[in-house]
Amino acid sequence: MKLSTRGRYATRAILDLARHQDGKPVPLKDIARRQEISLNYLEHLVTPLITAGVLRSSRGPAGGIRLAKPPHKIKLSEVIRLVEGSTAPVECAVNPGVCPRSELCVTRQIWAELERATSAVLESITLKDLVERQDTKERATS
Amino acid sequence: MKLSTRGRYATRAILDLARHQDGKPVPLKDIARRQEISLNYLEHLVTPLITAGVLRSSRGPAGGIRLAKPPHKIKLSEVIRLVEGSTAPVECAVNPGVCPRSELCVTRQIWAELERATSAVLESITLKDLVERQDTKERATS
DNA sequence: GCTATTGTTGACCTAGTTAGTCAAGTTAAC
DNA sequence: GTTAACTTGACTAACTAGGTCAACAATAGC
Repeated sequence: MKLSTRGRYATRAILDLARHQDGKPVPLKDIARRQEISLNYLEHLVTPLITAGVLRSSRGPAGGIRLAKPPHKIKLSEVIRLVEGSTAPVECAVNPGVCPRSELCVTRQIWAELERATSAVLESITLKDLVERQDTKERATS
Repeated sequence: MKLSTRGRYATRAILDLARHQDGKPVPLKDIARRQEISLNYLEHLVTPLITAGVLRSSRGPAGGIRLAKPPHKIKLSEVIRLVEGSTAPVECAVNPGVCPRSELCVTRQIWAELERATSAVLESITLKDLVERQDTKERATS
């Protein structure tokens, strides 16, 4: 039940972006530096987010990425799914056809419940929530 | 957020065992055959369950494995955890010390929520529940 | 139009993990 | 003492994670 670095880095990156955008595009380089993620790797992580229309990019000097939608319309489930693929613990949970046993298989029910539980969490959290949590946390610490 | 074959096979195996036990030990060979799992591989999966006292084994002819506790006292979370290790999506979710950022990290909160959600599902299901679900399913199909 | 800066794309690589196999050993029923 | 079972550890092929690297495309500013 592991989440790979792709999902974790992408989440941190988009949270970083949300907090540092002020109208201008934010260069990947800056995000990479602040979040201590390899720039080369980060480039690959943002690609699917751009393709899917979560982010918008502009090239050249003063280029960078920015959010393509307001933070409250970006769900964490969307981000994770784009960089990691399905969040289902096993393929058959979401697509019974792949397994000949699926009709009689009781364990499949369980994996589907797991999928629902994790999806529910990720669907309920938006980028706006993340930003607010971060703000709260920083006020508490300072 | 994947579950590997270890957790899935172990779950199917112990469910198979629960349904076929009638006082006598059940040979691994039989479980392997019914569940279409390689015997050699299954042997490795049951080892941690035996060590942890979920199963008991006896060798020699007419040997095999049996449940060491009644089905309603065997939680799915226990089985999965024994064969897969922690169910946490990422180490820091359960052990903040591993990451220097953990104090300020908001994403860590989220991974911890995911861990709680999945744990809750797995903790709530016992082997007895699985057996009952299977019985229900078979009655419905026949 | 040149140049520096940024994103884009795809090839490549390495270490670790997954999902096993195989073989030698131990135990116990008959 | 033979045979049916579990036990243990070594081994391995294939895959995936987690990157790196290099060539390229676009564009702002001079």
